[in-house]
Amino acid sequence: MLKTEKKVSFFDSVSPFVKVSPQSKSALLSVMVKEHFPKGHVLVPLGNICRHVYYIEKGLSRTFYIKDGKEITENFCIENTFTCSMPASITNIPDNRQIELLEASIIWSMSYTELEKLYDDYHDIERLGRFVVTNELVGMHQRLSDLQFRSAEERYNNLVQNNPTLLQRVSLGLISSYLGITQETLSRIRSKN
Amino acid sequence: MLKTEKKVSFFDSVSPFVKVSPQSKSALLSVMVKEHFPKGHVLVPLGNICRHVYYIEKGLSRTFYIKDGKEITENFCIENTFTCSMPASITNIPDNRQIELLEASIIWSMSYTELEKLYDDYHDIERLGRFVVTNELVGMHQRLSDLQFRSAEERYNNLVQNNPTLLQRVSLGLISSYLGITQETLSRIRSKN
DNA sequence: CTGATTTTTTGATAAATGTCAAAGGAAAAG
DNA sequence: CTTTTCCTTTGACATTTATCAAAAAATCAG
Repeated sequence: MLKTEKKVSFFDSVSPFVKVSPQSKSALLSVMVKEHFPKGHVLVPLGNICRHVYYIEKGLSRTFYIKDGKEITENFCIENTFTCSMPASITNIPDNRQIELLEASIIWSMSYTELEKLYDDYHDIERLGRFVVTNELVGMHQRLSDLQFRSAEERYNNLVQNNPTLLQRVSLGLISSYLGITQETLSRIRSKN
Repeated sequence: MLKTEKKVSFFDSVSPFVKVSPQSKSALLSVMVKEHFPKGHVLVPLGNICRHVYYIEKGLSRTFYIKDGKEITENFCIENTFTCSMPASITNIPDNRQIELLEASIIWSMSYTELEKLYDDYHDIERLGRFVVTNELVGMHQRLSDLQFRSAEERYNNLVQNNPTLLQRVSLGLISSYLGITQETLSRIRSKN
C-alpha cells in the first residue's frame, strides 16, 4: 500500500491539541491497517480478547455484551473516534464485550501490543494516547451522571440534543439499550412529544 | 521540608506497572505539596475551577455536585488514589463538582499546570499519567454497566462484595446517592437481607 | 410489487423505585 | 448525663419503568 494512501483524518482532528512529529506519524501509520468492512461485520466476536484498537475513518460501531440473554449496547463509536474493549485491552482479561459495525465502514486497526511499543519509543504518541483516553474519560463522566440521577426522558432528550445524528443512523432498540431503558419505554417517551 | 519526608506510597503501588526514573520521581515530588486536612475540609469548593490533582495518602474524599437542590455523590476516592474534577481540569471549563474530605486526610496536591509541564519534560511521567487515567477509565466502564442495567439491589450487593470497607467509612445517605438511588430505597434493600 | 422479516408502537398489568412524613437510633456537644 | 443534631428506618402512597402480548408500520428479498 502506498504511503500517500495512508491519510487519516485523525491527525487533523487532534493536531490542535497534540503535536505529533512526522516520524511519529509515520511510525503510527506503519502499524495501522486500513480495511473496508460491510455492515454487520463483527470486529471483536464473542470469546475473543480484544487486542486491537480500531480507528473509525468512516462508519459506525457499537460495543455490546449479553446480560440475562439480552444484548446490552454499551457504546456507539462514530467517525474520527477510536474503539476497543478498554478493559480487555489493558488487562488482557477476556470480557464479554463484542464490537460490531452498524454500517459499511472504513476501519484502521492497530495491535495493542504494537501500540505499546510505540508508546515506549515515541513520547508524543504516548501523549496522544493519554489525550485520547482522557477525553474518553470525560465523556464517561457525562454519561455516568446521566445514568445516575436522570430520568429516562431526560436522558433521551439529552441524546436528541447532543447527538441527533445518531438517532438517524441507529435503530431505536439499540438506542434504548444504550440509554438503559427498554424499547417500549423509549417508544412511549417519544410519543409524548 | 526534607526530601526524606517526601515518601509517597503511590510510587510503590504503581512501580510494577510503570517505571519511573529517580529524576522523574524527584521532579514530581518537587511539585507535590503535602498537607494534613481535618474531616469536612473542602478541597474544591463550589465555583472553583479544579486546577489541581490530589493524591490521597490517607483519608477519603467524595466528589459531589448539586442537582435540583440535592447533593449527588459522584465518586469516593480512598488511599493511594488520585482525585480531581477531570472535566474541569482538562477543559478548564468550570463545572459544579466539589470535592470534600470525609475523614481527616493527608493529601498531596499538585497543580495541573505544573503537571503538564512535567508531562512535556519526562516521558515516564506522561506514561504514569496515561496509566492512571486508563485505570480510571476501566473503573468507569464497570460503574457504567452497573448503572445501565442492574437493579438497585444488584448494585448494592456489588458494592458490598467489591468495596466492603467503604460501607464502614461512609454514611448510607452518601452511599445511596453514589448508587443512584434514594436513601429510603437503600434502607429497604438492606433490611431485606 | 408482494410476501417475509424486522422494527416500532400500543395496551394491560406488575414490579421497582421515588416522595413525603414521621418515628427511632446513634453520635456529638454541652 | 442530657440535650441536640444527625443518621437511619418505616409506612403510605405516587410515579416511573419493566414485562408480556399483540398489532401496526417499515424495511428487505425475491
